[in-house]
Amino acid sequence: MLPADARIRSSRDFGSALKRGRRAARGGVVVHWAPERHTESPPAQAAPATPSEAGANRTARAGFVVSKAVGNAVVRNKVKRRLRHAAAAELPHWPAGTDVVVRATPRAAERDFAELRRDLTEAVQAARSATGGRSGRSRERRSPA
RNA sequence: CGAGAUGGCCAGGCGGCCGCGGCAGUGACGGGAGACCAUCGCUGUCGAGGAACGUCCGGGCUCCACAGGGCAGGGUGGUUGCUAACGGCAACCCGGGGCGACCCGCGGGACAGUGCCACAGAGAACAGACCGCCAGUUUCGGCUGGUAAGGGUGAAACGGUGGUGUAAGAGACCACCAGCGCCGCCGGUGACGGCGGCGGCUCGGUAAACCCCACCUGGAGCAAGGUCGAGAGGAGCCGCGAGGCUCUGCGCGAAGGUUCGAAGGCGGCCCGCUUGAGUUGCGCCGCAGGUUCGCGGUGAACGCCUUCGCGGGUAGACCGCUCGAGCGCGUCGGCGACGGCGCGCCUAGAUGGAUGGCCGCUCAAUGACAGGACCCGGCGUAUCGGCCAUCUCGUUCC
RNA sequence: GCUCCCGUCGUCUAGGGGCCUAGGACGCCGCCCUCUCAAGGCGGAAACGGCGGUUCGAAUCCGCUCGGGAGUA
Repeated sequence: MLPADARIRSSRDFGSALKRGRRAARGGVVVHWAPERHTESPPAQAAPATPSEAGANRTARAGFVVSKAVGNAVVRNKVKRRLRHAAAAELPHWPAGTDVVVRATPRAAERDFAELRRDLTEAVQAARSATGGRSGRSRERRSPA
C-alpha cells in the first residue's frame, strides 16, 4: 500500500496542496497536483513548527479526500483503500517533493479497481501537462473576452 | 407432505504472491558519555460486527459542585423477581387477536379539582323530553298534566331479557344475566382468581388534556482528566525570589563613537540652519536602551535587561487505551431471566485513522446489511441466504 | 461526543384534536378580454416524509424510523 511517509497527514498540508495544485478530473476522481515549492522565502518564521520538514530530499506524497457524498463508511473506506493502492503504484514516477491530493466523487463508489486506477493515471497526466499554474490559466481565460 | 409458531446458531471455506497497522525479537545506518532514540529491513505473532450502525435508556471511569429539608423541572407506571443499573429481561395476572402453537398492550387514579366531547340529535353530564303513548280540557289550531316502553341521531343516550303492574308507563316490583360497591371463606409472596351472601337498584368517555398519587433523578463528558514541557526571530510566555550590570544589537565597512561631543544655541515638532569639531558614515531590526535623589559626568536606589533557582503553563509529546459486571466448557440451584462453583483461554488499540490488489480450487452464487475510536449492559433499526431444535393446524398412510 | 430544532401543493408558508373535503401568495393549466402579448377577470389541478399506537375521530398527541439544519466542546 502506501507507507506513512508517503501520505499527506496534516490539515495544513492538505489545504496548501488544494490551493496551489493544478486540477484535473477523470471519471471518479479529481486530482490536485502541487509540485515542490522551491521558493520557501516569505514565511521564514513558520519553519521549525511545520511538521513537513521541508527538505528537498522528501519523497512525493499523496493524500485522499473522500466525502460523505460518496457513500457510507464501508464504501468510503473501500474507495480510499483502492486509491491508496493505485497511488502506491504511481508514486515512483512522481518527482520528489510533490504533493498530490486525490478527491473522490460520488461516481467513484461504482467503479472497480481497474477503472479507478485508469482514472487516476489519466488525471495525473492531465494535471502535470497543464500549462501553468492557476494564474496562467485565469489570464488565458480572460484575454479572449 | 403442505401451511405456520417460537427459540437458537452461522455470516463463505482452503491456499499462494505483493502491500498496510500494533506488539515482540533481531540486523544496518545515524544521533547520544550512556540509558536509549529516530529511520529502514528481516523473522514471528495478532488485526472489526451481529448488528461495530442509530444514539433511545442504564452503568463503570474522570473532573466539578454539595450542611439538612422542601419546591420547581425531567422520567417511570399491572405484580413478583433478575441485575451493577435500567425505560431492559423473565415468569405470572388482566385486557385484546388467532381454530391452534402462540402473538400484541406507555397496563396507576375519572366520587381531589379543572377542561374538552365537532356534526347529527329533544337531550352529551347537578340531566332533560322532539315525535309518540295516556288522562283532562278545547274556540278543534292547540293547551295543561303524567310517562320514558317504542321511533329517530350519534363513536357514546342513565342497565339487558322476560314477566307483574298501570289510564299509559317506569328497577315501581320479581326472576335470571351484566356491571359497581361491601362482607365472609378458600387459593396465591403478590397482581389477582374462585365460591357464597348482602346492598342500592345503575353512577358516560377522555389523564399518549391539565392534573393527582407512588417511585426514581446533582452537572458535565476520554476533545473527560492527568504527566512532561519549547520560546529562534537581540532585548517576546507569565509569576515569585536572589544576584549581577549601568553594559547597548546585527550586517556592510580599515575603523562605530561617549565628561569639549554627534555636545551646546535658535525655531512648537519633524527637520533645518549656525558655531565648534571633523576623512567619515550607510542599511536593517526595533521603539527597551530609562526614572528618582537639583543637574551632564561620578555615586546610590529602583526599573529594564541579564544570570541562577522555584512555580504555573501555550504549541507539542506522552499517559488515559484496553484483563473486563470478559469469553468458552462442565456442573449444581431456579419454571425462567439469572446466579454459585470448578477448569481453561487472552481476543484490535489506530490518530488523515490500519483489511487493499492479483490468482487457484470449491459451494448455485458476484456473495446481504454494514467498519472500532474510553469501556460495558440493553433497546431500536438494516440484512442475501442457510442450518438446527421444539411445537401447532390440515391432509394421507399404518 | 453532547444538546436542540424543523419536515404540509413545484416554491415560500398558515393551521397545535372535529369548524380541514387542509387556507393564502408566487408559479402551472384552461377559458374570457385583445389583432397578439402583458396586465386584469373567471375556473381548475396540485401537499400533511414513512410505519405503528392512543382516541368515536390524528396534519395536530405518543413511540420508532427516514431526511434536513443549528449550537457547543
